[in-house]
Amino acid sequence: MLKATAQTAPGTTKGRIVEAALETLKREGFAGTSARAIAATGGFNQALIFYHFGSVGALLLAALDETSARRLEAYQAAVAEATSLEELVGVAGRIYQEDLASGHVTVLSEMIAGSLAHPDLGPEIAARIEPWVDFAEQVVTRVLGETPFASLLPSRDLAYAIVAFYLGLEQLSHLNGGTNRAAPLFAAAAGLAPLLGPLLGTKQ
Amino acid sequence: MLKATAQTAPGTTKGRIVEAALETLKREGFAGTSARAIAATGGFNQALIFYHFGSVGALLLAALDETSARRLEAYQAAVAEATSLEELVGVAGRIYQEDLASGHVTVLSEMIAGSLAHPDLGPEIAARIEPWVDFAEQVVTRVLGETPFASLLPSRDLAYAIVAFYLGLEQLSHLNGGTNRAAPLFAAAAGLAPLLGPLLGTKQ
Amino acid sequence: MLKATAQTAPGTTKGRIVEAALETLKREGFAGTSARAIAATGGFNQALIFYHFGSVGALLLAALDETSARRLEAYQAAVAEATSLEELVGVAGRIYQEDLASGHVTVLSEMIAGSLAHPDLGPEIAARIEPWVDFAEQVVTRVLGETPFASLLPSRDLAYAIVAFYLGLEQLSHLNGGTNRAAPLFAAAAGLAPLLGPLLGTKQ
Amino acid sequence: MLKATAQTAPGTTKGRIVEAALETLKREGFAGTSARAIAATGGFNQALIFYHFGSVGALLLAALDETSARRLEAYQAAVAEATSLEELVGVAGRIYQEDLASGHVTVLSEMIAGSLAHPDLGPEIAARIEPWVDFAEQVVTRVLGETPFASLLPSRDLAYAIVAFYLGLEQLSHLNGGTNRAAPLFAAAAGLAPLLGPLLGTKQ
DNA sequence: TATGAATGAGTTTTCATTCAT
DNA sequence: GATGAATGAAAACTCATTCAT
Repeated sequence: MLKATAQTAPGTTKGRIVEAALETLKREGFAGTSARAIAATGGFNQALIFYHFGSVGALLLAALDETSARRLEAYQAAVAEATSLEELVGVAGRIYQEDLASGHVTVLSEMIAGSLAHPDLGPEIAARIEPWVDFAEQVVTRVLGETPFASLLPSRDLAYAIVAFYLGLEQLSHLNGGTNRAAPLFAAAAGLAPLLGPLLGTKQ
Repeated sequence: MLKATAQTAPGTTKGRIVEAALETLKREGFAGTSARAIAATGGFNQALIFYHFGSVGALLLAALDETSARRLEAYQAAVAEATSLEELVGVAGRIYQEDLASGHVTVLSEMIAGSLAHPDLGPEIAARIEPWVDFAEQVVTRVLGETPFASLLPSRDLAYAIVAFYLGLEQLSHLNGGTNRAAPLFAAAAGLAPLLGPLLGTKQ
Repeated sequence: MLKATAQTAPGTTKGRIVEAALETLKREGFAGTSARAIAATGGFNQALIFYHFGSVGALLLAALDETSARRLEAYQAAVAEATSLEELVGVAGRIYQEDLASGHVTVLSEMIAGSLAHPDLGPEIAARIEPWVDFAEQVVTRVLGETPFASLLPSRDLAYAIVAFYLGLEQLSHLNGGTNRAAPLFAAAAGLAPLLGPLLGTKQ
Repeated sequence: MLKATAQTAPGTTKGRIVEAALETLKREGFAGTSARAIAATGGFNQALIFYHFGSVGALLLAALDETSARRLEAYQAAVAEATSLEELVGVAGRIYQEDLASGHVTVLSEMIAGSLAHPDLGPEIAARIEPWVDFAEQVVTRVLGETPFASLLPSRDLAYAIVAFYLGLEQLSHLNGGTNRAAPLFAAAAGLAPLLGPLLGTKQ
């Protein structure tokens, strides 16, 4: 089982700083998340960031840890109940909406983009994405594990593709402001699932 | 027909500036692409950027125009020859590798991420992505247009999903350094296509 | 007799702090000796400095007291045995090497330099240098006291010159890294002494 | 002949910045010479320092170049006329007072002290002191060159000692505020010179 | 005694942009 | 067209110091 523990105790100062960092990342993006901006969001002194985390980069990683842990937990709980492909697609759609609202994927996506300018963040972020691919792989294996399809598209590759798809969806979602262009997609996929399932040979 | 004209004549000063902006975006990312960094890359005076483009943001949009136009042209040419689903997947994979090497998707992805911090860029970038969805839709329509599948998943939605997938793949590719985790994906898809085609009812 | 008592009992917390301050001054210089740096060197909490000494400046003065007391003691012991000018020069050279190694003159020199930026330190440091001029004067008086030379160059002035020379040698020594450019100087002086002694009319 | 050219044209902006840096170094010392302090002294924008010199450290080195060039010129002119040992000591005393007033040695001494905290400055400063040792050596050679004394104390070593002595005198001078404790020293030396000259066998 | 947390003012340096030439 | 100089604001981070516990 995947471990998904919140890294930073809420209520503590560190917790408040992490929360402010997350909020700022979602609202202002990586390039707008300066120490000053985070401190303004959280209503505390800039120097506290360096006292507690040493650098802005380290804080951002802690924030990524936090949101990752929270979302992974939610995903695991939600997916646990889905058995058929149909249910799974429904859950995926619902959870994606939650993600969008919570801003989790935004944080992830912004930090990936920012890692180009701050190369030392790269490997750290990569390590924090791996659990997501692991998770997706588990689900994929559970649903498609024994079908003939599995031998054609390795579950690890499919998992990677799913994570990529989520990331991309999120990036596009920002551009279209309020309009939710992903919703009809999930709806269509939900309609497709009952047809696809038998084709792939999943259990009903 | 999609319009895809290069915005900036190569060889001119504006052309050199756009080229330097593209190169800097690919190498340093959005957060690292300052006027100074661009000027250093291209070996010209910072002030030239403002003289010719008015602001850094405007230059970045011009750079996005440029790379978009170039890549769209390449895509159109490559896809024109592909008729079967199988060929199409092969082309897609080949072109994705080209994209990765050329850095086009990087530029796009970095600018989307940066648009959170610079909200005025948002709509401009959105407008520049629309042609890509249009293009994907055309291809999708051509291949799946008359199949029963088309009524289940609207081509516009599928096109949107494809663009999202490309974006997400690109983001992930940066994190894994040299390792090309997308290649096996396209390979598997290529293997799948001959089986999927008949199922969907595409023409051979 | 010159008073030279160690100000801070070793082993106590105050002693540990003073030790850390000395070490930091030698390694990082005045500009690098912050409360944080001292605490890091000694492995204790920054706030302890203010609890025990009130301010960084006061700690630095205590550190100067400490090293001064120690070195003065060593000088007095070493010089006590030297009677002829020749022996004296030999002792001076040996002790200078010790000083260099112990870092005492570094501490003194750095604090004098720092006193420009922190004017309140000035008089305090001046008072702590006076014993050194006193000491040099005693030695000078003992060796040259009854010679005709003494009436031409007052012993106080000569003592002042000697201290200045030591300070200056130390400053230069830092610049030339490992190379010990003072050693040949003392060697030459040692060769000169037997010739100079009779000229000055010192006792053999 | 030693080359001693002013590095920075006066009147230009670079010249004004260098001047402000020198003034700040003399008044506030190394630890007090921040970009902000220099800009305040000169009445210009902090950013100009980085535009013209790249870093505070580089500016300080340029300032050291400037004052070194100026003082070396003055020294060469003054010493050129002195032939006897007596005259030389008189000139040395007069010029030292000038140095003290001009603050040249202060700048040098502060930068040496500061080089402990900023190790990259060390070799640069060392290189800028070498001309002074060269100069002192020339003078020493000229006056003592053919005396038997020269074989006992190599002129290079003596030159090094003289530079050290100047540096040390300057450091001490700051501590005693207004009191000029070096003046009587030079006066006594001037009295000694006519007696020492013949002993050493210099030309009258 | 000792410490972790907190802060306001400071540090060096870079930002996008303007302007006179 | 092009450039070197200039600037106010902002970047990340450190400073000495205080305070509650």
